Amino acid sequence: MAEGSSATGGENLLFLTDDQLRKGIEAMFFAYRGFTADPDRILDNHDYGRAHHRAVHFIHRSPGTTVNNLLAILGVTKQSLNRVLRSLIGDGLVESRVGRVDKRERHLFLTAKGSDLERALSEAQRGRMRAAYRATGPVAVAGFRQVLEAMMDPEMRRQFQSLKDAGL
Amino acid sequence: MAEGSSATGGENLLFLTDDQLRKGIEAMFFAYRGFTADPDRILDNHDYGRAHHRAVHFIHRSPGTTVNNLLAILGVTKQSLNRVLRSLIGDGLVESRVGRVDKRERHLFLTAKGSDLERALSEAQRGRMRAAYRATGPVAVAGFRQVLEAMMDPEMRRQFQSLKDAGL
DNA sequence: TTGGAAAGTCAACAACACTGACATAAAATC
DNA sequence: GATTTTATGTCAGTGTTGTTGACTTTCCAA
Repeated sequence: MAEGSSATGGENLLFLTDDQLRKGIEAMFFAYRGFTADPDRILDNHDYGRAHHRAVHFIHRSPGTTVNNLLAILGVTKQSLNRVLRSLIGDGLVESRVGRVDKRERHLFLTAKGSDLERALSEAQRGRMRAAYRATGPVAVAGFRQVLEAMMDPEMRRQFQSLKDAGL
Repeated sequence: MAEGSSATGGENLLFLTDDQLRKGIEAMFFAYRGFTADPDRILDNHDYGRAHHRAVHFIHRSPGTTVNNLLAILGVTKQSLNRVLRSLIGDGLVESRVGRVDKRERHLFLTAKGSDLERALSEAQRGRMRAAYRATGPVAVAGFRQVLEAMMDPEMRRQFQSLKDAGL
């Protein structure tokens, strides 16, 4: 227990009041809007939406991933993802290769054009994140990351962990 | 790695690398899913969606608020909000009263039934938030809040600040 | 070899955002 | 008092993104 040191709790637990929790909830809501605002502006010019952004992000993140892998990460139905992939493949941003071992699988890769969009999107999003990180400093950032991880569903947390480790 | 961080600040700026920023971005994505998961489950049983949750939350938060105020907070069009309010009023969860000073305005209140739903939703959402706060402690929570605020658009931050202060 | 599971695709539908046009009533202004 | 602006509501149409259901192809195992 992080706060278990004081006898009855008292002032140390003020950060757990309903009022503080509500403020955290509202902060999460407003911050997520900011988080998506910059990529959304770019996507509008391309007739794409957030679903396309997410797909492009994770294909860039794990080139050669299968549709099924992507499904598990994104947490949507395969039909929903398929529509997005179809347009990305049709527009020449993503390449789908039939698996060599298992021909049922499709391995996904970004084309040069797809990488261009990915770069534009992630640079916009990183720009805001970098500004926020710089403004608040490494200690705040560590806390930010800890709380976010604690908020995830256990399954998501595992996937996040494995993605995190794979990138080192 | 990707950034020339070692030149100026050295190790102190490692939290600003593209790799760290990407992890923050992905953490934000997965955490937001967790953040909305519990209320979403409740809403499914009522044929309501996140838009209804948001409306109910902010009406509870600021009873008597006008449609225009709500519009500014939620950042959607009046047509979009109207669809949601119409169903909430029709189902007897929200009451709309004509303004006494300015009769053009409609002041919004939760009914007893609306308060019941609000309580169920916010208790579910607070439960997860409380667990995350408790698991990480007050220092992490302070950092979490700082970074979230820094990520908001300036307009949203101002609205968040005024909401925050009004609650004290 | 046959039957089931897995991977992916196509079709149809629902939720919720958007724009644009328009209506009404009340407040503000000239 | 007439005109304009503001606050709200409505109708129609569109786009993104989620859903379920039905289907094909491929793989594997009894």
